[in-house]
Amino acid sequence: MEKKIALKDVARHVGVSAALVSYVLNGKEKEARVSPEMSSKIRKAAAELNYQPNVIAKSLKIGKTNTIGLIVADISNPFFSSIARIIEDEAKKHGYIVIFGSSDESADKQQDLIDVMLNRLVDAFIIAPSAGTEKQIKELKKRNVPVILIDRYFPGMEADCVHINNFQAANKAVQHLIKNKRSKIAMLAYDSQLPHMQERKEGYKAALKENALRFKNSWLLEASYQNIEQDVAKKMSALLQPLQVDAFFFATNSLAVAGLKKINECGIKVPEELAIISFDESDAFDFFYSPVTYVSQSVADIGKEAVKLVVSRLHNKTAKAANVIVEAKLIVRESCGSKTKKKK
Amino acid sequence: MEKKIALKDVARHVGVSAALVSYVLNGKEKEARVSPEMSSKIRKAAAELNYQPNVIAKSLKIGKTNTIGLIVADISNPFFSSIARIIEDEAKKHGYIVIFGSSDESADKQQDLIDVMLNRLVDAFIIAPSAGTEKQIKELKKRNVPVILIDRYFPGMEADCVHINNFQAANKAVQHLIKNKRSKIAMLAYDSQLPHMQERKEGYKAALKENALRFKNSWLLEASYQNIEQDVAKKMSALLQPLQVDAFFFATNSLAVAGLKKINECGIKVPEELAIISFDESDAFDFFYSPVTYVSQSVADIGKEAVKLVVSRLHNKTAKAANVIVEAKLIVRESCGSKTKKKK
DNA sequence: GCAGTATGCTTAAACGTTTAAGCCTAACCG
DNA sequence: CGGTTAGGCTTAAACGTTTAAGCATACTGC
Repeated sequence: MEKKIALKDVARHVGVSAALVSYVLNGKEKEARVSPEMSSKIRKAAAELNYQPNVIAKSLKIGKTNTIGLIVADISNPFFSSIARIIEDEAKKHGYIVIFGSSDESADKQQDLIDVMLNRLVDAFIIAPSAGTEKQIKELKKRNVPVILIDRYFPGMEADCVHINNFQAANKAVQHLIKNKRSKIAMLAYDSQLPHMQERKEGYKAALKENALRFKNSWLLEASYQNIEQDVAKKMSALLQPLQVDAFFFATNSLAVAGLKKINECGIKVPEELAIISFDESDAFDFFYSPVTYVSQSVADIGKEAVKLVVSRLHNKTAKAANVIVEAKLIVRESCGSKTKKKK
Repeated sequence: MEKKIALKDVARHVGVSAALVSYVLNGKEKEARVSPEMSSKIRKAAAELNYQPNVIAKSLKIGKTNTIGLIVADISNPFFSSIARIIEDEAKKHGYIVIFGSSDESADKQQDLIDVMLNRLVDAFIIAPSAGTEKQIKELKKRNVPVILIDRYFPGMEADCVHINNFQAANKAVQHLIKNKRSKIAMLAYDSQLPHMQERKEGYKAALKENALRFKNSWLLEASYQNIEQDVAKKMSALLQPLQVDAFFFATNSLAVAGLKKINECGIKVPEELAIISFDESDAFDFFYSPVTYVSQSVADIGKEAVKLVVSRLHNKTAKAANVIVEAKLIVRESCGSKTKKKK
């Protein structure tokens, strides 16, 4: 029907060249020495004709798409979708739109996503990298495409990243359990080699050590990301039937959700028989009969800082790699048997 | 550093024209009568040089971007992020990538998102439309850009959509409460004029009528989407303090989450004092001390059907508008005081 | 031996922008 | 008054593809 209006259409309408219209509509009338009268004439015509620029053509010409590629493990995980929402809003403020992809913690899928997005000329990436993808990130940096790592990171790599201090946060969590008179503390983590996961484990071990509690290998459970539900159930039953520990530390919200289900099934009472503490947030934590104490990462901060870094990278290619540490807060509820009474 | 390899680079490398390379790499060697030897030579060269097509340039030429625009109320809502994940996977199978945006139930924001995405030449939209956006959808249809509505829809509008039968699902939910001996049934809905919400209310009213229960206006609460937490608390306290009803029907998961918090605060026992039933899913429902009975919409089905419709639209512009109804299942737990014992 | 058809490739325009370079006129200045 | 400068516009190439049209040459069949 109504053909799309192009630059030359409004140019013809006004009786000038397309170039002039381009200058005006891009606010370059000063540099291009366009007369004020012509400027307003062009603007009016553009408005009248409802001219909408073809962003694709512009992108081809200038080699930028004003698009950010966001790659996370799984967009349906509330932790990541919350971050995605923040990133969406912050990016929009700077004129960027975001395309997303879920890697399922697979290096291959992540590479595919990167390739697809690169071919679409995304201007920058925000990635929560899967294990074993250092080379992918390095390659991007070599090609000079800005990439910001979130949630995870690679020690020794010169890369922008925003994350919490995982060692310290995990340590604090376990210390909290110990302060609440727990001594037989198990941990459920992912069997991932990613540093953030390793550091959570190290934080756990260190807290035990600092309190002269022996670390038992069999109490550090490691579940695989694929069919987590079954794996968690299997691994946990060794410690729950019969109950051999008095506390459980979950390394992520999805592990906690799976773990709590198993705990419920076994009819174990929280916190009387078993104290619970977890990383991340979840609606489920609020509604567990004994509201779950957790280490909260501010998704708002992570998202905002990530976009801030992206934008500054995009405008200043040479800046040194930034390493933004966002704060992790311990949110104390009832699941550790703490004396703090339930308060609104 | 290493300049990006373009079509003409591999052409020069082989000693042929760029056109030939294009034909081969697009699998059009038959139509273009390219010799098998040349074909393989070109392919080999492309692989050697690691040629990556510039999708933007291609898009400009052919007027398609292989991109789907997804607009929902809020990507951080698990209901929508789950759908987003399905759509991502299904779209990828067909070579599409998805860009997303959150409308916050605002017609203006939705229009902005549509404009931005249109300027980027998305091939099609999947939209959970905000209230009052019929015109926006109609405009898209007039412009011949494929739109699939999900979750919500506009009666009388000739548009592809996939959703549940809201009237029937709501009716079934309330009937379930009545079967469980509840007679003073309140409902918490959004104050939205969107048909899907209206029909949930109608289903509620009809169920009351069919069972000779009088509908009380003051028992149908309507909260606003903005700062839902406070509004829900305010509206509900009228019915909870003191307790005037024996059952609550929540029209969405976010309403339920807010409502359950309020109910907990008031110290009301579920299901003894108050039965609970909700729409949608939530991790929270599993972990409420009395696991919540809910009407489950299959996000997998919604996502899959939506992409299926998109793809068929994209290949057959003239097909009649399809109206896909996905099934809603009542998942019975304990929050209605039903006799079914807790089972895995 | 020649029209007709296959075969194998090239040319060039087009998609809708951006932007450096150029062209013309008028104003300025010593 | 002639040379410079400023002002206001246009031209045209370029971004990296796709694809219709064209041009050789070689192979048919009669």
